[in-house]
Amino acid sequence: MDKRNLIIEAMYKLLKEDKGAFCSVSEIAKEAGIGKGSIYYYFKSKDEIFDALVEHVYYEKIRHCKEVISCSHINALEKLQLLFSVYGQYIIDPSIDSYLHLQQNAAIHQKSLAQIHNLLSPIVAEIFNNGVNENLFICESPQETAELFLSSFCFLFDPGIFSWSDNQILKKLKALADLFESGLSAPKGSLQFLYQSFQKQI
Amino acid sequence: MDKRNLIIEAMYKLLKEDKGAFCSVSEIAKEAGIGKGSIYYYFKSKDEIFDALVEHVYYEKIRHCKEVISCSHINALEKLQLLFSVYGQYIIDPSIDSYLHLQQNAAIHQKSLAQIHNLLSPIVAEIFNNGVNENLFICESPQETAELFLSSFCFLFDPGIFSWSDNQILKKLKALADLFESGLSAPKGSLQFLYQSFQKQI
DNA sequence: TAATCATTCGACCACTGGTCGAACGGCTGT
DNA sequence: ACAGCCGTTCGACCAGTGGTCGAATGATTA
Repeated sequence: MDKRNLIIEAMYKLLKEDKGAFCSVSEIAKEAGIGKGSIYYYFKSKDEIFDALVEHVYYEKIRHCKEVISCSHINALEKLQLLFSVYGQYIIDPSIDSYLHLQQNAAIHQKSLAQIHNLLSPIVAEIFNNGVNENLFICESPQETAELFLSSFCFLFDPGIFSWSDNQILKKLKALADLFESGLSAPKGSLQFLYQSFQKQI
Repeated sequence: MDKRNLIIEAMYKLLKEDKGAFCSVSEIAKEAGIGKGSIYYYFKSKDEIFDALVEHVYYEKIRHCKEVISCSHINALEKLQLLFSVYGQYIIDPSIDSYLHLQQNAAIHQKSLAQIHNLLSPIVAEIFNNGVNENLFICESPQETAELFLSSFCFLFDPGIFSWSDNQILKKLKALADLFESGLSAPKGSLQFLYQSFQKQI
């Protein structure tokens, strides 16, 4: 049995059970059924456990995103919509977020945001590129534009940084759709999906 | 003597002296020359001190921004350029940033970014609104669009989160200018100032 | 003078992330 | 069979944390 994974899974289980605030090293050890000292035989620090956890959790999700995006014979707009729905269901993990949004975990929160940004931006850039080839978009710098697009999700829409009401989020999503429809010269209304799914759910 | 300010100033002093790691409540009390218990007479929690500190630090700076923007008889594009230069020289204070970007100060860093965002977004929104009235821009939701604009500066361009090369920053600034020129239907090249000043300095 | 009440304090609390030396148990070489 | 080794396991222990509490102070009021 791989003890490293045992520890990671124990922490993940605690986070999934919304025990974010009580996810101390002692608790992780208890959950894993091992002594606290042993934790530090496999990891240098608690941060290192969480780093491994984030990598473990996001690796599969990003791989899945890439797969979803690359396999189908759909256009750039449909891909973007698909990625967006996968992002909402998959990437945003409430169990991890409860831990990340604790004040004391701001550093690792920031790191996670940067990681999500770095992992997703090439994928979004690729979609923008597809769109240009399909004459759906006009975009000189797909990579940079993708980064600007993702900055909103990583910062403005992060519930650990801001606490917007549903209505406020809706207005921001609409503005985002408008901005990028114009900015990418995309067909009018083609980015409506950014707020329509959210509009339904509230 | 206002004890609340005394406490805030004590904490601010510790942070400025790069004592971020030793900025415990006990240390703050010692620095302020009062008992630890008294801290909790004026603040509910350490977080609340953080909040007050961030507000205290940025209040004056934002007020100055507002003044600069409101007094002159210049159009929206010129105001935006003016704000942008003030932002670069004034809001981004390297001596403050150096401690904000320490790992241990990630929490206050995040709060500062949110605070800057919240304080600046109405100002930028007002400028966008001016632009609409002056037939320079087309913008349905100035407030939300301003927030999207500022998200980039607070997140993507924060040197504490990402370490881009000068060349990468230049490309991102160009993409930002392109995006918002199209997104706001602003005159072609009217947002060049976003990257031109940076281009000169490298 | 007595009573009230905001204010001040530091010993104290439960808890944290992290350390350490003792101990266990399965190898090896002799 | 024995000794020595070493990877592994453990929980008592450590310094330090944010936060609590009841006692003490001193000014104001009745």
